[in-house]
Amino acid sequence: MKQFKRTTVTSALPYANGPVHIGHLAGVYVPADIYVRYLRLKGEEVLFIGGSDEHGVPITIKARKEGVTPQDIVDRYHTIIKKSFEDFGISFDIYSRTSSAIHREVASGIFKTIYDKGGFVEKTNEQYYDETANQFLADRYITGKCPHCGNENAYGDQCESCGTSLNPTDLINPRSAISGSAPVMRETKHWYLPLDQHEAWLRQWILEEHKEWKPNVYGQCKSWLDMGLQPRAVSRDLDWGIPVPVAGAEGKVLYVWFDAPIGYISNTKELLPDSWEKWWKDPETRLLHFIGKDNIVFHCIVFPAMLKAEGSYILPDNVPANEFLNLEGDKISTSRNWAVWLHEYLEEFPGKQDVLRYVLTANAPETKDNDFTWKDFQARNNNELVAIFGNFINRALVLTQKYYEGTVPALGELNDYDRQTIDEFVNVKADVEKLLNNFRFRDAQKEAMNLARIGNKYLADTEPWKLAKEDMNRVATIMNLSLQIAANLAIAFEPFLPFTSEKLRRMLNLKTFDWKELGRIDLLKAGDCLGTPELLFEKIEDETIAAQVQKLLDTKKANEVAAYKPHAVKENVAFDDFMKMDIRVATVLDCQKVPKADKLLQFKLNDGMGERTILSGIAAYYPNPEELIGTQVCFIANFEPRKLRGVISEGMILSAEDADGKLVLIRPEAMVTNGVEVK
RNA sequence: GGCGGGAUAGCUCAGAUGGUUAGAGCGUCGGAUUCAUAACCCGGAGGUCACGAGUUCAACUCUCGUUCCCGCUACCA
Repeated sequence: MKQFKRTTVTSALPYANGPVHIGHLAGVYVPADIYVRYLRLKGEEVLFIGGSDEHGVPITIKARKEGVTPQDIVDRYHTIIKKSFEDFGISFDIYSRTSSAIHREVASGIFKTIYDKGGFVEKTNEQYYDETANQFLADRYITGKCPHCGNENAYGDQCESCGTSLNPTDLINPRSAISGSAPVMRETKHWYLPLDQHEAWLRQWILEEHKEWKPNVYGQCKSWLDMGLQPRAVSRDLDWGIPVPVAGAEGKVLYVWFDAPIGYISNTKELLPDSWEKWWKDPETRLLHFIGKDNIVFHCIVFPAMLKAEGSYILPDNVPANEFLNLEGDKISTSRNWAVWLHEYLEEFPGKQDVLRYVLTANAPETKDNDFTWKDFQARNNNELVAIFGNFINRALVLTQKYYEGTVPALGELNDYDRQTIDEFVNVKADVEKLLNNFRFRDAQKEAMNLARIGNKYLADTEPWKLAKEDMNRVATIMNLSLQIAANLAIAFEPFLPFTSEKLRRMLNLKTFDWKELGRIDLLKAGDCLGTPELLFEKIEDETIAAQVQKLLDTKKANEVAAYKPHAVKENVAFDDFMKMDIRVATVLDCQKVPKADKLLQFKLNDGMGERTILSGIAAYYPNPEELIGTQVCFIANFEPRKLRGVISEGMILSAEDADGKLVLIRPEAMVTNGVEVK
């Protein structure tokens, strides 16, 4: 393996439209922080970069909705996020933001360099334009009627009512979210990063030279490379973001995914204006990106392609991506408020940062999605942190207090059992190191925990409380060794549980503190005075857990109620407008699933005039489509035909959408003649 | 639908290059103990390794197919 001089560690930039939750922590920030603390403790040169991602359309939408500026939104969440990371002990060397002046300069510079080298391709295409507000409209800025569910307020990229992904051109009666006027199509020019031109070296670099990447990361990259890479637009027509720094680009900004990863670089430069380059350009620097699985392609393909196109940067050596953490069986969701928010946890569990760190690491989604439950949180605290780790420390300190008034007794002659115990905990260092080097934090922490188990076993087997009546020399040796184990725990747990480690060091009066010393039995000297003993962890009661569970149940209930709220009644229409819709009844002659399409059913209808084919996206709700044959349905007869999956669909079959999104066909109460109109 | 990842004890997870009775933590049951936050220590029970074929002397491990979960992507007139 290549030897590096220093390590640059980045952690995915959280998007500043909401606070940070346990999913972010378990997937990215806790493992990154453990790794960085471990390297620092070893005395290695390491830099840990974080920051808020503050551009992009969702932030402008949120700002508009609240009647504030985008800057207000990002200021609010950047402040919350930064504070909560600090309080939680995520040890960034810098946590900055992409709305900073220096970031604008760095991102522009990188764009300009690539541009000057001819690294972009220009393309012109048509996009909706708001003539009243004089600006092009991002997908999210166009609202209209969802063709799927009829929701009048669907966005150009997605209908939030039915969850459907849309193109702006799909919307019926599109309107500008800015002025309310009807947008028109207009030509606009954008710059594209031609990923296809980078495919060859990416293939060699990832598939041949980085076979050691985690299976999920390697597999996802291979999948993309095998499909063939496409050029990706790097600019948008928007006024929130970094202006495209070339002539003729007025009103255009860098697309948020282009500017965000550059934030790693600009934040480094902000921290180290004079020496930042060695962290990004020296081949002897090891670059690591800690991310969640949703970010794999950006960090393994797109960002490296950008850096390569620029020409002077190093590429990541590894991209340890985690899977997702669920909460009590359901996907974590910011919009559905289904999350444990870090800033709320810090308030509700003061001083318990390490409990959450421990649980999230013990249950980290390293190889597959995992579930966080409050019951598990309580069990791990009470049965592991309190009962094994805390209890051992407490036993060692209480006994020392009792027999030696809080000073470290001298180590006497070692017997075979002592030596056997020492051998066991000396091994812990190598084991933990090996696991951490492979980003296996869950197992590494478990291995560190073994130190406490060894300590508990040592006390149980040697029984110093019995020997105290006959052989105080022996007791001195036992207590000395027990305290050495406690001191080792303080070192071993610093990366995992930094608050606990500090507390323990204070209680032991531990002066020296270095990863190299892990495994030694002379960390404390005879005669050293110990500090004041206190409990390392405290039990978490059932009521506390019940309250958290209740909080989630309340959220769930609130979500259900919200989901059942009928949509607002639409604008009145004239009778004539209604009469334009030609809704009719037909009998289903044939109905089957469209091959290779999950959601589509193909209907053959008798509409009284002949046969008509209509496709409908209701396959999920009618698993036995043949049962529909012979029944009647309502359909729009004068809908413009459209080709779907190679089949011409001549109309739209009407369904009612239930609160849970389920679609139910609309049909006449009694059989009627085919082709009659619905009025 | 395409591609990728996953499916192993009640729960959460380990199990390079196929090879003796499939492991750990927690939970559970039993025992021992009292220095310790009813904690610790010892021991037991618990698995047809998702399902079905195949390759092999031998498969949790390799190949093919099926089912379910997750992500990316297509699709919802």
